[in-house]
Amino acid sequence: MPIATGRRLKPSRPLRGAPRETRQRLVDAAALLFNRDGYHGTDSNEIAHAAGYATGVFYKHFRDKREIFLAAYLAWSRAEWEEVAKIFAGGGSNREIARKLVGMSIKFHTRWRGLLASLRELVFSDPVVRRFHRRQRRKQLDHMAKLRRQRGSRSHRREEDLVHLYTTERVYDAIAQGDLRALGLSEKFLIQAMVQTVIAALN
Amino acid sequence: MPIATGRRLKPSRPLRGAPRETRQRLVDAAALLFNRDGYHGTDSNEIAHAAGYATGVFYKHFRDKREIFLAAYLAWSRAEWEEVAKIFAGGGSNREIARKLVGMSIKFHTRWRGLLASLRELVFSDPVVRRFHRRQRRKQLDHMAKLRRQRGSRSHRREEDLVHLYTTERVYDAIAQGDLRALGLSEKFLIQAMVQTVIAALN
Amino acid sequence: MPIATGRRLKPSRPLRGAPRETRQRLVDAAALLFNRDGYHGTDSNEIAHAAGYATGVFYKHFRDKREIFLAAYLAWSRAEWEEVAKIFAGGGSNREIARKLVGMSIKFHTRWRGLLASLRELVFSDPVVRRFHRRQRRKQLDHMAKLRRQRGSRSHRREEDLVHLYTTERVYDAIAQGDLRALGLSEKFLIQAMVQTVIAALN
Amino acid sequence: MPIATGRRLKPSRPLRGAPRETRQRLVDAAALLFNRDGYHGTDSNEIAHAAGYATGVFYKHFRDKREIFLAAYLAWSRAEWEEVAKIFAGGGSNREIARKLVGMSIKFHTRWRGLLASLRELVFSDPVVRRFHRRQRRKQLDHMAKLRRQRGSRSHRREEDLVHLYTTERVYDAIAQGDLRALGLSEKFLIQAMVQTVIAALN
DNA sequence: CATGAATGAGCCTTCATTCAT
DNA sequence: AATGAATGAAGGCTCATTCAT
Repeated sequence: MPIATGRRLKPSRPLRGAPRETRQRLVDAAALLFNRDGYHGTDSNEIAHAAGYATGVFYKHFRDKREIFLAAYLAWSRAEWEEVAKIFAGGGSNREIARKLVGMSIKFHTRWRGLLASLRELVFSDPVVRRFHRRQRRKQLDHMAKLRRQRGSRSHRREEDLVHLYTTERVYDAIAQGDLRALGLSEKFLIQAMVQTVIAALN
Repeated sequence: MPIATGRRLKPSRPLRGAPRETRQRLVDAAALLFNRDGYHGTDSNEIAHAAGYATGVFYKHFRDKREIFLAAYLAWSRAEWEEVAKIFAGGGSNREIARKLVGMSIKFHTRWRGLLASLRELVFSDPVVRRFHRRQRRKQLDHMAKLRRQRGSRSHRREEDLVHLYTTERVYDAIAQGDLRALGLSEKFLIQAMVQTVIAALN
Repeated sequence: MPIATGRRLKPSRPLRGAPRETRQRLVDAAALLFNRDGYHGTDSNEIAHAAGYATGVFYKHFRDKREIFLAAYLAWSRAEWEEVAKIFAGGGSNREIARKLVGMSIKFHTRWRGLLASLRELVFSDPVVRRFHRRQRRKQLDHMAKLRRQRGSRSHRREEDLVHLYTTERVYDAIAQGDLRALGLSEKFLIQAMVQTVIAALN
Repeated sequence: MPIATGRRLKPSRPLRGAPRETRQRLVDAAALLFNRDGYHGTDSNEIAHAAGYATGVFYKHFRDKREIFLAAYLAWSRAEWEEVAKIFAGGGSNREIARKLVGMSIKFHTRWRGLLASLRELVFSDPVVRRFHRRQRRKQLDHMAKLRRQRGSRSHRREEDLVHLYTTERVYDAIAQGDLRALGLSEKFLIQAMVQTVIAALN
């Protein structure tokens, strides 16, 4: 998930580069647009333009809009795992790790709240996205189990982990979308609660 | 991207009747369609048609597609509250009530999973829906506090209740969308977990 | 096949009429455009505009471009049969009828040479058009047999009739497209030859 | 609108070789593709690719898609003349020659029915193709006259020959496209009829 | 109150052609 | 001579919304 946040998307005139780079630029631009305007609010021509290309490139790299959406989601997903890995690599007590994980996740969910909102909708409306998402979920559960094993924690039921993921993700989404503030409630409280939840998941 | 539940929607009976009834028929038809095909997958002309009317009526009763969506959501929301009220009125131990609540909620979420999925997306992409949804959320939290007061339970922080709602809703959605089965995990386990969670919220 | 020949197509502002009439106007406009620019050279939006409507109407009456093409072809086909019927109804010797038939056909083929050229191509490239065309061909052969029976002529093999149709149509197409003139040959000669051929088919 | 004959076209071998050979490979590949998918159904990028080259070569050898089409048509045309020449060189009675000619033509028309269908359409829609085609027609008529002269047959009017060509070509196209079978009629009968027609043309 | 024909902006996608390497 | 990434005009089709009847 490179590329800065910015309002306007600058056509940085790449032109005639390696396909890999072009593809990457398209995915980056798409991620930003999907995140800002939602899947249905994003015009596939605009994606190419935002990446600095003409209309046509898009379809040289992706079969359709859905495909680039999945690519953007995958990139997001991988970036998050990397962050998780970094945090675990950094060591520390369970509480310290939990704090870092919650902080990072909230940042991620805030930064990419639009992308995630579109994902949630497509998971319902599009069978292909649904399948893709489930595959990711499975990997995520495997990943959690593995991390815990590496830290010598007790093993959990996969179902417990799933509830954990649902809870934290949902809360992060809420924080990301500013619900707490809008409802006049304390974000800090929820964050604390999530830290506790994560600590429990780490044990 | 048609999705799920119903078969064909039969034009019930038009009737040149009271505006209230016409409106109600439109909302009912819209709810079914939004639920089956998603918000974006529903053709606004089809709504009136499914209700047994011609295209035009629609805009005599609703400013636009969003407005009828909100009406459908509101109806859903009210129906759920009524069910909750009934369960509490039925009396019983906290465990019994919790079981009934979880059972009912899962049925509701399963029946209306499409409508809810669209809601989640619109809450992100449409500021008006977002505001509406937050208002409902506030009422829901008030409602919870009130019910607990009536049962003489200890008072909770509103934030706790919110986390509770997020968790249970997310899990119900997952069950409704068949994620558990798809991941080869036990629905029963999650249901049990939710019963525990609800019991805790009732104390 | 009403509507006059003219270069420019005037949007004659019909608006809000009976669907039948709208459909007819669309078919008429489409016939003219297909005839002038060919199937691939005709923009489906332009069809509606040429008929005096906005883009959308088109798809209220036809599933796609192919469907309106078939409608235009069918109209053409029927119009030709009517002319044939008129000529036979007019009575006269075989020679007189043959002359009239050839004259009429050449006019028809000249007037609609573009439509026919597109038809020939679509019959190859589009299975649906192919099937449609074969069905028409069958009817045409039935029609020929019937007309001959009514005149008390001897019966012919269906294959003979088919060769007759192929020959005459091909020659009419050539005349319509101005091949004779371009090749410096005599149209009159071919017309005479076709009259002989038709007389033979009438016996 | 893919249509007919071949399976996949394998990139034979690129080679950085003589322009003549490259050009020939392109024409061959184009002929196959036009024949299979029609002129409009053939992607010009795919032509080069099917010949084992990259996109760009195409426009080093041909001004545009039409030009390579004409080259493919010309190749086809020459190949047919060669076959005709061979048959005449083989000697035999008029009947024998006629049989061979009809058999060969049907094979040719069947093998290349897609290419021919596209030709017929382009002759209408594209003035350049039309002119080219007329030039070929003139040569064909000259050729016929010459062959007959060589055999010492009586001379015919050019118009007669033209009708002959129109008739036979049209019938061969029909057989090639499977119309006879589709209409439940006898191909053999038509073939016999064409043999008679050719014999008449040879006298 | 109800009808349903008509609107038209907008979106996704294709493909002939160009040109920097 | 060959590559293949990039171009961008164009075209088919959808659908929320309007309005004459």
